[in-house]
Amino acid sequence: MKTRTLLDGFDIEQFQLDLIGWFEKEQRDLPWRKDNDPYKVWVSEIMLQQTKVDTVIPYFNKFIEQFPTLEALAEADEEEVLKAWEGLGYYSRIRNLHAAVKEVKEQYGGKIPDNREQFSKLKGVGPYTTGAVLSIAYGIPEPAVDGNVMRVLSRIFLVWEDIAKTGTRKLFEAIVRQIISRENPSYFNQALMELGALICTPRNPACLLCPVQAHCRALQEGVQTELPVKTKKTSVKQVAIAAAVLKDEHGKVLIHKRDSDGLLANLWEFPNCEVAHSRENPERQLEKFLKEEYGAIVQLEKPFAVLEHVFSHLVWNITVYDGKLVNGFTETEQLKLVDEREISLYAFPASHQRIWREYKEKKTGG
DNA sequence: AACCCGTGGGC
DNA sequence: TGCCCAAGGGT
Repeated sequence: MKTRTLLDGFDIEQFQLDLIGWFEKEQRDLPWRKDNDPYKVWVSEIMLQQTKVDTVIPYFNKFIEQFPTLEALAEADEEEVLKAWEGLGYYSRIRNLHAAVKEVKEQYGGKIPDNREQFSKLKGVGPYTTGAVLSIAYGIPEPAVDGNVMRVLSRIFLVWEDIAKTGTRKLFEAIVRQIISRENPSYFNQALMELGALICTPRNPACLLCPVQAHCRALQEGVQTELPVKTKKTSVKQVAIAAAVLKDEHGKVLIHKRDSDGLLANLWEFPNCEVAHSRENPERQLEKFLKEEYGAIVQLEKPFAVLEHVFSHLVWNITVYDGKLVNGFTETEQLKLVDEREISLYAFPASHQRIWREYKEKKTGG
């Protein structure tokens, strides 16, 4: 007896022709598509993780201008590299990429590995990035399954598995291994993603414009808007933060470098702490924190801003105080007094860029 | 396997 | 406004 499979009745060759033909005609003109330099492909793939194309474009152009080659990035210092990533988010991406690029320079003579075994061992390189770089830069038929590909294929093959679950990706990789073009795996993978971005969108997919509509089982069944199945996450934790812009008698500003692990690792910030919902004033709690943690005696004034900053997994409710640095403290690599002009030299997360913007507006605005 | 890790835009 | 979304990886 024969087992029914997902691919029964599926015309693989025609699908490849329709998909790649559409991509050749309709693909967007993107800066990382000007050549297939493995370094540039790699950088673009890291930047594009969980990040929209429109957001990435200016970062990519500036990054490549600043670090045109793998060697240039490998030799750059950490602060400079982190500054280039400022505002992009998921900062472990750049820390891992920098480490990985150094590894390639030292262990592989600067040549990015062209096989799964070696390339996927590099820091920050997972199953998706491995397939993307190997197929796009080297023409190797490896699956590159991202959110787009899972959405597109779940509709084409009527897959009802929950794509929010970690293990589901493997199912789609198995499908791609069976249908990927051996002649042009680069365009095949890119076309699946491009289709997901332009036509087979999460809501209101443009099925009438779709180059592979004849192959789509979800469209045939009229259930394209019910796929993919994706369970939603629970609501995020709220955290109260008290922060301060502190100046000494010379008008210099106190900034602090965050820990090398965890949230916003290695980025600079204005001194702050989480405040508990206790009877003690937030000001008191912040003063105590600054004294105990930094040895800084401060005079806090009224808060000049209250900001909400939403992360993917938590929310900061930040009360920002104006303040004077009354007593000395020990300046270290992690704790610095800097001139206002020098603030722009340090990499701050978006939340603290907002704090500084509010502060400047308040000062210049009156 | 579930959770941590950013940000900005669309509806 | 609140929620969802985006070319994921590490632990």
